Amino acid sequence: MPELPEVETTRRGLAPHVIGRRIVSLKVRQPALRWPVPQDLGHRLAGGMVAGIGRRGKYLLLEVEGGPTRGCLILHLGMSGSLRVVEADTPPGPHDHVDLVFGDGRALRLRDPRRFGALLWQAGDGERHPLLAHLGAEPLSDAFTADYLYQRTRGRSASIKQVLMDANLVTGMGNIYANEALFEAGIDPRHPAGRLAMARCTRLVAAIRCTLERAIEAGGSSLRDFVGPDGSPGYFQQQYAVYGRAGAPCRHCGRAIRQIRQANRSTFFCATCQR
DNA sequence: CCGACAACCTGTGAGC
DNA sequence: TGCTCACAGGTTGTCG
Repeated sequence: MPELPEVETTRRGLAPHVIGRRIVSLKVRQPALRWPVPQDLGHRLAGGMVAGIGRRGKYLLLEVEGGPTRGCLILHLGMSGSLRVVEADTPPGPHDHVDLVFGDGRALRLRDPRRFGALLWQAGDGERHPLLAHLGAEPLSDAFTADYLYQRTRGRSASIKQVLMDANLVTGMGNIYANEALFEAGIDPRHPAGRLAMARCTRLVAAIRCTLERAIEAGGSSLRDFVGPDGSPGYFQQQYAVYGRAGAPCRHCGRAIRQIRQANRSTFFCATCQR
């Protein structure tokens, strides 16, 4: 489920409930996530305190201080992960794999049916972790400019849609928002990335920003509380322009939205509005 | 360096 | 109702 807007909404929703909390223990019911949960993770965390919660791309970064090691608990939600704050004695559901138990009797609970998510540790600065070290620009930061996009796409023959989903170029764009941003920019998803003119890079960068910011805003206002015994945080139902709308009329021109496959992922676009 | 593709897992909905 | 199949919002690793 989670692309950048959902992860950012999760970060903001959790912040007031985890920052400043003392960590008592880590309960791992299922260590087999995308990578095994490190065996010694509980020892590293116990006694520490959550000093902050950040985000890099789709990774959540819990900064931990005051324990045995100063470092960062790295969380990725994969395709199906979600986080909630529950009373620590709330009985876990079938896919509630990990609890980070706090001193106040609550716990941060990770649910992830498909187990594509991850829970990792990096001593010191979390962004030094090998999985994060080579990530591309944050799309909402000043580093993500038309010039950056233009330079980094030169020589790439792959389609612009595939390249937008390359986290080492720009982080956080998943299948949904790659589709949506390309529609917003009026660019054909099949267009070779390396042949995008500068003017189109400018439009695309603006469209990406706008699409993501709107989604974060929608998430912030419609997301249910992160604190409670059951249910998932209920990711917001966006009003998508193209994603999942094959055959439905384009909201601009009224012609049918097309669906194709690119790199084994579904692509949705309007062949009239996107060139 | 680049790109195509398989792999990791479970749930769900369509079609028979 | 129950079976099988395709597909799902992510990312890495391998191979050519």
